[in-house]
Amino acid sequence: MNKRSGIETKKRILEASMDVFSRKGYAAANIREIAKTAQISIGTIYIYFKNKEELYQNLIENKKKELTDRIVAMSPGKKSASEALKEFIRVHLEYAVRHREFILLHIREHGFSFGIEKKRAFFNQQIEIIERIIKNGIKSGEFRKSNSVDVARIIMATLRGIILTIALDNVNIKPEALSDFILCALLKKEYGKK
Amino acid sequence: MNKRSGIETKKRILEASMDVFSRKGYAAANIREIAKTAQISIGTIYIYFKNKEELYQNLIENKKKELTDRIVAMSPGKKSASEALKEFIRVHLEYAVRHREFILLHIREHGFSFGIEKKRAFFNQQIEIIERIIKNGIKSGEFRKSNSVDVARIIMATLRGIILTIALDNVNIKPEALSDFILCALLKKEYGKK
Amino acid sequence: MNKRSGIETKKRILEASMDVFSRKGYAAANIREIAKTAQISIGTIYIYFKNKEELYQNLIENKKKELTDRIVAMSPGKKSASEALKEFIRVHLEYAVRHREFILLHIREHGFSFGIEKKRAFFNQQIEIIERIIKNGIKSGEFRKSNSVDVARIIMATLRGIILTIALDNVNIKPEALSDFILCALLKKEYGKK
Amino acid sequence: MNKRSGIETKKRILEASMDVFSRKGYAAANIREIAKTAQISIGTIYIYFKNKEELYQNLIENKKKELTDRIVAMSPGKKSASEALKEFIRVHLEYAVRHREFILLHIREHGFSFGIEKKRAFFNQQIEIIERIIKNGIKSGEFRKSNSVDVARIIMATLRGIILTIALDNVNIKPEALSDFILCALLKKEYGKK
DNA sequence: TATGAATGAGGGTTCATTCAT
DNA sequence: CATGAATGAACCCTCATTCAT
Repeated sequence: MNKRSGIETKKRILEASMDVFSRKGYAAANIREIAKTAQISIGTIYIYFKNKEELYQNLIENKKKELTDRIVAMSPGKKSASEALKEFIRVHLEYAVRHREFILLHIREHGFSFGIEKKRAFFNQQIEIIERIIKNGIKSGEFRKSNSVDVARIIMATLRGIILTIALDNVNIKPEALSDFILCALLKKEYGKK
Repeated sequence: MNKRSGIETKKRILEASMDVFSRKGYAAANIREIAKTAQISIGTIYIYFKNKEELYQNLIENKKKELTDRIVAMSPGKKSASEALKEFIRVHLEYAVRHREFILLHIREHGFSFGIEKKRAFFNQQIEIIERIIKNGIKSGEFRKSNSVDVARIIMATLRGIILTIALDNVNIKPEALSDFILCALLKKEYGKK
Repeated sequence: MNKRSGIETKKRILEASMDVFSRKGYAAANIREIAKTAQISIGTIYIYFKNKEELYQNLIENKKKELTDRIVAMSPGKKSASEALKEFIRVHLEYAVRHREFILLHIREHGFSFGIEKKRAFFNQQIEIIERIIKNGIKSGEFRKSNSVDVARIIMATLRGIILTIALDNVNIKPEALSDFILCALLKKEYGKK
Repeated sequence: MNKRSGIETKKRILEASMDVFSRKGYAAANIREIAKTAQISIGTIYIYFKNKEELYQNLIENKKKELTDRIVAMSPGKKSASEALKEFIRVHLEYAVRHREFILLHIREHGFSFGIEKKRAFFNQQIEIIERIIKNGIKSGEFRKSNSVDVARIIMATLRGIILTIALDNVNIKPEALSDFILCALLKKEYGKK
């Protein structure tokens, strides 16, 4: 019955949950193991979270907010389209490396009863950001002409695939290699040697 | 009580399993529901499969073989590298559309206790196929020079992302659009208008 | 895994439930003990009853029906009011002796979330039966004049008290003694020596 | 944190307990709710009472004493047997109306692991009081001859039934109506019109 | 005294698996 | 082969009780 601050305890629970949920998935994860991992008792979890699902939801919302905040924080300044795209890619891949666990969990549980609509909204929002970058690039003559919606969708899917690969296979893919590949497909003139 | 051939019954079970496993995931799926969906009794499932895990494994192996067979069947004939890559992409995307359920299931349960190594082997094999195509393209002067391993890995990840997107969001992405995008990045001369 | 007929098993569960619920009350009763008493496994209970509450409800309904059927079966023939009242009392007391457990349980849990209205309806119906007997007795000159509603209510309460006493204290009260007492209060002329 | 006298706090706990125990029964009542109702913390309850059972016991004893004191306080003076019985009935019914909650609780939990013997002793004591009144009435020629033990038992059971009815159905039964009914059965000469 | 976060035994319930029919 | 009632380990969750503050 160690006395810890409530915030500390809640944080421990969330961390342990992340660990267990991402390893086992929602259904196979069990509260006993989360408690053990967090080195607290079972009952304590229920002081901070109403039940298993609410704990899970809380986790998801927390992490999603982190990513969203990062992307929103991307300075929209006077960068070229190439620079903007590179940064967009870099932020996403960095997030993937840092939040491998969460991504695994999220991919796994997508399609679950809760949160489908929100998820799609998130991706559509991301696609719009890419689309805007591409349109700017085309307008400024930096990128070759193309159907910006289709291309944005493909780039987002590519990013998703890379993130998935990083998360699942724990492989390291350099953001630059990906940027180079994508820019090759977008730039008007041949893309220079690195 | 119905008299059915053993093969027919086994097929019914596998189909029902696919349905239930892909909707609920491995852990949340339950045998009773599978039996109900297959319109057979619980006990019958245990005649054909030792237990839940073996049923699941069987399902996975079956479906994976289907894909592998398709790819192996791709005539390795005298196609140009571009043609070969286009066909590779087309086969994968077609498979994604046709086996949405399986992909969802597979993504979800990847990272499970069983089958990780096999999975990685499968992807590495695919990457090697792409790499060979790229190398051929470079040798024949069709593709620009590049680090074929890195590029192959990116293309495979891209494909994975597209497949994921198709499966999760039930979005339709035309193989040609993807091929165009990738070829833009690979071809020596500017890629022609569609 | 003895094979018993479903009906047999259900009966065993209901009997064990009666035993445990009436000894412990609804909240303190536990499924494990019921299963043990019925000499079946925990899971089996959930084959026959959705959950603890439904099991309890089933029990109550079953027993209540038994009493109601008995009373309805009382031949309304050409008896004097005294005879009718005597029989009414006798049926109730007999039921009390035979269903001690159920009465204990029912008294205990009355006022619970479920079934209050039905219960009151049942008692009001009983009161009406008594009232009719009294009215007949007064009309025929057998009973002295009185407010039949008030008296019926008192008689019903008395009966309830006797039943309670029988159930709680396991005391034997002879129906005749009670009938005599009540008839003393109702009859016009002095009630004869037994 | 509030500074209250210990006695005040204890009283608050007992009142809250009465409320919660009588609404939920012993097993379903919970300490957290009692603490909340009493507007004190959980821990404080354990300063004043060793545990849940002791709190419950204390409650019961307190209330029982109130009733006993009242009855003992009934002046045994030079009343006629009728008067004595009327007063006995009146005191009991008044108590029932004023302590509805307690009666509900008591009925509910009778038969519990603790206190059965004490309970029976209490009722036997009450029966003896009635018996004495009846004997006096017979001796003085006020009441007709009867088996005073049997009649006392019936009267006590009747009283119990009335109290139960008052408590459960929240019905109001006038003590006079009950006295009249009972006296009809006891008195030698016909009992006058109200 | 008073507090309320922490504990963990124990309750209700589910479900993969078995086996008599 | 086929059935589905029976089993019981293991799950999620509650709550009486403790104790550091």
